[in-house]
Amino acid sequence: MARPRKFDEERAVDAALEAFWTAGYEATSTQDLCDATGLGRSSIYNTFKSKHDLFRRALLRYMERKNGNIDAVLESAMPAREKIRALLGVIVEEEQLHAEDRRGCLVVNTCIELGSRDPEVAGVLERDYRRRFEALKAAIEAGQRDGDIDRAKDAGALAHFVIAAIGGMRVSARAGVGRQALEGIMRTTIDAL
Amino acid sequence: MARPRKFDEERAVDAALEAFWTAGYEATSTQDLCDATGLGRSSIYNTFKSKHDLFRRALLRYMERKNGNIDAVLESAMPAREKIRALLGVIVEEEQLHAEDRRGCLVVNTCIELGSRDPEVAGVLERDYRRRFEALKAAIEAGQRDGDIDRAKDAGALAHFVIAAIGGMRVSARAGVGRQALEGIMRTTIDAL
DNA sequence: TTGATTTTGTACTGAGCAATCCAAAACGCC
DNA sequence: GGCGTTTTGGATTGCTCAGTACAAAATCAA
Repeated sequence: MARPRKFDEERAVDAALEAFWTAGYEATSTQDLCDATGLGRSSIYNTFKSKHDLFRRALLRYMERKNGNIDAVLESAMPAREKIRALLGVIVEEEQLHAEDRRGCLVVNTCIELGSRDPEVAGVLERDYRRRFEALKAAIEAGQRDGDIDRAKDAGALAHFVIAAIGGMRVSARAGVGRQALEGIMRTTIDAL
Repeated sequence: MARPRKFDEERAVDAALEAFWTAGYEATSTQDLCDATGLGRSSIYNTFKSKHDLFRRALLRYMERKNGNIDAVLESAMPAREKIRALLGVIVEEEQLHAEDRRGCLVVNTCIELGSRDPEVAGVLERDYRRRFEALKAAIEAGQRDGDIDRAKDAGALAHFVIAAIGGMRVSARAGVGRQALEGIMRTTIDAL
């Protein structure tokens, strides 16, 4: 009935995600999004309501992928402490990349850039936090049943603590902290479980 | 000899700081800076080289003030653990303010917004991190001498850990985490020392 | 092939951006 | 009061921003 699209919508979201991840929301212009996706302005605005809407889609996509990876680790057969060590180890690796690739975590970046200024994004962030929190808490509770993690400690508090440690490592990495120090933070965090 | 200034330069930096702190670097326009300082464009550009230069001055000023407060706590007569508890307690208070006042910490915000994109600012952030690190490490070492903190642990690693915990609490607060959870993170962090 | 429908490229909109220009104003000094 | 110097306000620069308008192109059903 009509002219079909020349591009894949999901691919476009992926490309936009790369751009937003690299530069942040404000610093990514609609022209940057055209360049990144290879689409013209019309196609972008015909497909997505606005830059903000595209960002929301890209952020959700990022969360989906990231949480998939987290779940894969948490659902593996490792002892609970090892699972958490693996999660923190990823942060060290990611934050030690060369400058041009070191863009951190889009969720953390967005918490700081938009968390207190964009109610819609704040809602997305809040739901994502809860999801990660529940997954981590469940893994910690399992570790407590296995005797791998101290049963006297509150699993929820530990889950909040681990998530905060991850965010903190990402902030410190941006302040110039090197690999050794990050590994020290990682060890101290795991020892606290 | 010449027409004198009608304003105080340091006051202007303070006012600019408020604006940058509230909205971040990118999202603060030069017009916003005029409004915040009460100065005209000419006065701003006659006094400061650029928006970027003014931001650098404001950031340094923020660090000066913030580090003054931190030093006051660390140099007090409290036991080391209590000092750290006090530092973390401030974060909980600050992040629980009503939305319009909840702007977090300019240093953390800047780490995420500019840390990996602005070499000059990155240098300032790095030096500030080192300063905080040294102060905290010294306090922890003193605590170890007093028997307040486990001597078997590496004071440097603990210092990095505490700084990361602070950054992490600020990120989590932006993701919507409430007071109770932040207090839990605080307790877990202190228990880890 | 025609016609209905959607996508696409391009030009454009109005607004806001950081920064500059310049002439008028405001001083201290003589 | 006049002079040299600096500050100040306001207009202006050239540019980029997010988003839109519109006509040409592409498809498919008939």
